[in-house]
Amino acid sequence: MNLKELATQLGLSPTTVSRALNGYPEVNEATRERVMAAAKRSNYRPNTRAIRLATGRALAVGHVIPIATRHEIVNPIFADFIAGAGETYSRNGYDMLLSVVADETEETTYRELKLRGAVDGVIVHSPRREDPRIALLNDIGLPFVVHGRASGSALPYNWVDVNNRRAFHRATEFLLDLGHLRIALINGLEYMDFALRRRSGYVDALAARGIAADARLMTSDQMTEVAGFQAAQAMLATADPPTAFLVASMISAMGVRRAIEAAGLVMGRDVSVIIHDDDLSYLKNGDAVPIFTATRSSVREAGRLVAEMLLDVIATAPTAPTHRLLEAELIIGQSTGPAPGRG
Amino acid sequence: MNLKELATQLGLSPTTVSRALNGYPEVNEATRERVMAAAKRSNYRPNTRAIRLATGRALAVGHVIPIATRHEIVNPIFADFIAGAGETYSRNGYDMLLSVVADETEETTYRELKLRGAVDGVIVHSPRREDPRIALLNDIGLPFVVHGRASGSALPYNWVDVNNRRAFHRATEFLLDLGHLRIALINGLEYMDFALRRRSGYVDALAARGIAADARLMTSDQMTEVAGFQAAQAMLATADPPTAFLVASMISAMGVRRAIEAAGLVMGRDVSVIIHDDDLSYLKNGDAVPIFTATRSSVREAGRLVAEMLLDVIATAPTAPTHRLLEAELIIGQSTGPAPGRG
DNA sequence: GAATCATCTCAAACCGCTTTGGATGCTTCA
DNA sequence: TGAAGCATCCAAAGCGGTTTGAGATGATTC
Repeated sequence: MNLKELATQLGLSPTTVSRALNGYPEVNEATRERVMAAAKRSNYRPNTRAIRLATGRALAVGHVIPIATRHEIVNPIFADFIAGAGETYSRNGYDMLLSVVADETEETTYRELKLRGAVDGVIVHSPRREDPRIALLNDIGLPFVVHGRASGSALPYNWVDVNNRRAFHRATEFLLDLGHLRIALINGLEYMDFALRRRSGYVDALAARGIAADARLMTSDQMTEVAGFQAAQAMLATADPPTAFLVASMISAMGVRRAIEAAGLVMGRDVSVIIHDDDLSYLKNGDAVPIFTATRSSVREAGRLVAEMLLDVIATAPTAPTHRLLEAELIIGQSTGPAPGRG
Repeated sequence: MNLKELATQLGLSPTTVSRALNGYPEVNEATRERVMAAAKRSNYRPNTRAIRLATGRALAVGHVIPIATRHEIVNPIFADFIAGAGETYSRNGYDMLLSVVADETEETTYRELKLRGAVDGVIVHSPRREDPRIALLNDIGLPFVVHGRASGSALPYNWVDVNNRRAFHRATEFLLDLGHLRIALINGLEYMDFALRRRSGYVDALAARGIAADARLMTSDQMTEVAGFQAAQAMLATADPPTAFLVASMISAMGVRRAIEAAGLVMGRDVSVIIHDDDLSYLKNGDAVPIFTATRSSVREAGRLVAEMLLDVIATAPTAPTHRLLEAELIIGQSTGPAPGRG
């Protein structure tokens, strides 16, 4: 069932039927209702391919997911982020196009998406410091919103980000208030922008209390259970071990907890831990009482917001860039307590 | 730059240029090379929208991700599965279309995808027993491949699945061989087909040694850390606690481990644990020596295979359905040991 | 009663590609 | 020598919508 059939069946021209269905004013209300009814009755759905060609719009948004070829890790927050964004697209009649590509072919992927006219805009994931994608997308003229920020970028751009700096600043202060003096940072990879900001929040909070950051208490690695375990184990084995850990993710923290327990210590009593909790649906931080004290910000909600911003950018093509800074909440769980000897 | 421009620029008709680029035989080799060169020079990419309309093919595959409205959990294996499938699509010039929908609107989503002509086929995720989607997709004539199986389905269908039954049968036998008699099953939700098969493997292996399954040692729930913790904690608190756990996922198992340690026991010594390991990129089961003894099967590889099968089905429209059964390997880690008192 | 106008509808062009059904010129073979 | 065959190329008709520009109709105004 296509427009033409529907039109002849109604004794109308395709033009009128099209206009009736798309809410144009120059069609009689009675006619419109007749058309609407017939469309519903015969279960008519306009062919997306035809609409796209005719209007020149893709009615689709691209998410390019680069997979680092060195360490083939998909970001664990990805599923929830996509779920959030997907809701927004569904509600607005947009399709979500996913491209999973090796990171060295990422640039050509964006260019092709544009040349082929496959999408109206894209979401930029996991921005790095001075991320080259910002200049690239500006250059090829593809609307985009960044999930996160890219410090040092010369050009303005749209973004939605968590205030990672403040979150880790607050978390560090919280540990300092509990009397911890040797606080370790188990950070994500520090070419990632969010990791840089978190470190700066941590370092600054220490500095504000006159404590110099100790390089031996800072690691930066993939946010996996194993990496968290190894980093924490190594630190706990030193002569002057940390009494608290600031950990970049729930998954890393599971490794940290394993190391703490392997060392015969008790988390929350001997060693405190604060994590950043992305509020992943499949990895909740406990229920009534959180397992980990955490800075929390829902990545799914971020997905929704990023998608909404992009659709808005596509629709209105604003000249000035839009920003949205989300604050993480600090929630108290069972993994923190006073520094040993201060109880 | 479109076909017509390129054609006039070359002094050829659009027909010839199209044929030259698409490898049709009725064009002079010299002409073809000239066209190819010009296309590359002017960075020509055919407009996907136009190709789609002209050929009637969507050149896209749909993944419909239902989000259960009761418990809004995205499947943690999803990211890796998508990554695997995405690689296949990229290699073959297909787009991947993701629809995140509330599960009660799943049926209409499939219907719309078909009516709108948005995809050439779909992947069915997380099949349940007698999954209605199989009849539905047959009915609306949308090619599909199921990741998993749907026991009790009257109709034949294409699938790629892990031999869950055998995996859990072997794992149970392995624990029995170690002298464990009270083996608990922390299963996924048992309206999911994979969970049913796992339980049947477990129950049958026990029965083969003359052990009747004990309902108090079997739970079926969402595969989250918290659910794993609660289930294990409750069982360990009984008068006749299990000495071993068979756990459906890495994430559940982290909760089980937490419960074991909270009970003052040591995993691998006092209590054994075997998990099913989907080999998620962001949640590796240790490195050289696995943390958990596990039945392992890469879900990313499964994603690749499912996607390949679907593209094949789309291309060749075979009459008989295709199947692919993957065997999980049993890998020995640090979480299993002889039953206490049998050391 | 003619001119004006608003309202409703339609024919046809267009989006950018594929594909059918020739057309053309050249070679081959009886 | 003429018909058949072959290698190349092209014009034009789709694909299924949207959109422009114009026509028909009936009501309103003067």
